[in-house]
Amino acid sequence: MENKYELVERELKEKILAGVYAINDKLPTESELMATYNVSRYTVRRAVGDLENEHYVYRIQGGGIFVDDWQNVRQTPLKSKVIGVITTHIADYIFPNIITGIDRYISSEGYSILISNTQNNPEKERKSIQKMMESNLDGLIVEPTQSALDNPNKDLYQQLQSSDLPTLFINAHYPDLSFPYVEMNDFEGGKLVTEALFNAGHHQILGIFKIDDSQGVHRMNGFVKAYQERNELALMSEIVMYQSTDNMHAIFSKLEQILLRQDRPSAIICYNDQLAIQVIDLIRSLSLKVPEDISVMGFDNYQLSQYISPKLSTVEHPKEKMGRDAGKLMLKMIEKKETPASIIYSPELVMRDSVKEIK
Amino acid sequence: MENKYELVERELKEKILAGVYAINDKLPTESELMATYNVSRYTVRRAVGDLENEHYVYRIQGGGIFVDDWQNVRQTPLKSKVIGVITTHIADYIFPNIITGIDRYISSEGYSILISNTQNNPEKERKSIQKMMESNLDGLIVEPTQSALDNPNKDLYQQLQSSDLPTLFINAHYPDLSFPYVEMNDFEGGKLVTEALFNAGHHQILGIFKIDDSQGVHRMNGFVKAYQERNELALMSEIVMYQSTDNMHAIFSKLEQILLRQDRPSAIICYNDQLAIQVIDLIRSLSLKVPEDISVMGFDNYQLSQYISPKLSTVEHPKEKMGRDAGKLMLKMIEKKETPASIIYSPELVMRDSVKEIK
DNA sequence: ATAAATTTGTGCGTATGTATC
DNA sequence: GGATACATACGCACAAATTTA
Repeated sequence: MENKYELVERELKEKILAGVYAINDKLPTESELMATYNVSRYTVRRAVGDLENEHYVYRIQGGGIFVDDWQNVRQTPLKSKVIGVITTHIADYIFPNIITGIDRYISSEGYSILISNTQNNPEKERKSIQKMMESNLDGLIVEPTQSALDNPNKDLYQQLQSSDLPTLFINAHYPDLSFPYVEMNDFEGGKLVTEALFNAGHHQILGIFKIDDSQGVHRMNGFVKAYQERNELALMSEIVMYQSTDNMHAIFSKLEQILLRQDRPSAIICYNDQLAIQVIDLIRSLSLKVPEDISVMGFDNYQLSQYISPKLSTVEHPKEKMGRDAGKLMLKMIEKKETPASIIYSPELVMRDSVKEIK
Repeated sequence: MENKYELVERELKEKILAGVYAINDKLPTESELMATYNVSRYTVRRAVGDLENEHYVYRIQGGGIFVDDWQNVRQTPLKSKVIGVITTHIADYIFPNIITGIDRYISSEGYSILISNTQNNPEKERKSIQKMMESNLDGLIVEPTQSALDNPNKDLYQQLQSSDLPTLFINAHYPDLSFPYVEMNDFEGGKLVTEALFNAGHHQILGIFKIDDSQGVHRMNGFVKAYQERNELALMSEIVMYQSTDNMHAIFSKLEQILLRQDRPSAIICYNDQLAIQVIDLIRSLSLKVPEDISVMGFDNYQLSQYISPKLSTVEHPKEKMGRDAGKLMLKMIEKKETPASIIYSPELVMRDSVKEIK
């Protein structure tokens, strides 16, 4: 059976929730409530005291009982205005720029970033997702880990999908999940770079691609596609594939063998600028020159790329803009509760000094 | 004046906190408490009821009053295993490395980072601190904004000091706050760089220092100190000071005037590597050469510094290690509830190619 | 196993203190 | 200053759950 104070409490709460009493409205005095419900002062005070603890009302001595800002107060512990961001790395390569972009947009709207990185390790990704799911977030932005492989955390992502936590992907996405995403058109990028080298007179090109993330796979597919469209050259292409877990030494020694061949390729397309910088170092160590002996291209227009010598030719990656756009989409998802369309950037060449024209 | 129920409440709470009553121990009955404190049943029930709301005790009808598992229960909703990090920038310069260092240590202990940047703007710093204070953090790591100026957010920092949120500073600290900190010995750094240039035969040195953060001021003071110890050279020193809010154009045109003088300095010490890189660009644009015409040194051993040409001579900044150490101290503060000693790193020179020996 | 005693929960009436209007 | 309204505090009665005899 419902106690008397529970009855009074329930009735008052219902009136507040229904809007009979708006925020900061004055409720009846204790004496009036005693009369209305025909209960003692103790009962009224007990009921109102409970409501006060639950932040439905506040009391002012000598003033009265008033409706608290229960909509906000109650939601503060839930809606923390925090957006989770899971990336493979925090500080390496182009990730700081992306994170800055996200921060720049969402912080102007009062949101903050809860950050976690996976170091491209699916187990750490799992922990990161679990942590994020427990963290009362308003939204979650994920750069997928090893996006080209079968992801062992799909169960968690599916949980996310059926929850109402707005989630979106950047840089890549898992194809069998339906979250919106913001990414480069890496297939076109791979094609564009290859065609640029064709146009510079290169026919024998080596592509080195990381194939455990989908960016690498798409870039490689673009490379292949470009050769397919120039069928007469196809035999001259060459591909080295690797995964993040591979020992880079092995890859470089394989590469070394290729570079020391008589019929070595005249150009190398690298999975990204970070790799390209290492490859240029390797080429130098073999007493070969870039671009005189071998041309090199990368992807992502990493900040360092314009400081090394020769300045690296590459493909633009919007980085900070991508972050801002992801932030924008995220706030749309949070505030308008709509599922926005994904954004895909078209690639643009950034030609500098690492490619030689040959005839 | 303390009310009766407050007195009873306080005494009971103190006994619980002191361990007089352990978890699940039975407290005296209401009747016994009435006798002990010579108060009415209402007063006892009020006091115990409050303690129940605060999760210090639980009551079983007919059974008695028992000590709740207040250590865990109180902390579970609070302890989110999140550490707030406020920096001036997220992705620029050496900050990604510091943040990575923090993350690397604390994430292995299951903590995450809630990040917020101030862009060196005290108003944004204020918002960041407020956001952090509302965010149920376990700890807070702050890189102070404009640490050499009078900070308008001192009230908030004082609130933090009197709260029990573990807080520590990195890179610099506000001198009148007693939080522990992790930072470089920038005074010694400034002295070291200046003396290194003395040793390379440079007597006429220009120092360019940002003076709204304490790092810049300390580096400048070290520069001054080195000249003081070589009194005969003091007249040949020259200093340009600026603040983050200053227009860099104005500073560079001032610098240009100095560089075009007949008796221009033979070396420039720059507030940090970022500035040094810009200064080298400026020197080049005046058709002067580094280090042949002018030697340049910076601070912080920014990653880019070894890629530009000439490779920049600078002072080591532990960056990632600083982050890891800050994380370590923070977890000590959180878990052992002790206030650890601050860490101050001694400076070390990183000599590369931007300084010429002259005789 | 049952009854009695104990202990907390609910509820009322009253008195006094203190802040607000 | 006076009226009003919430805050503190005491005493009492009975209900409900637990413990103990």
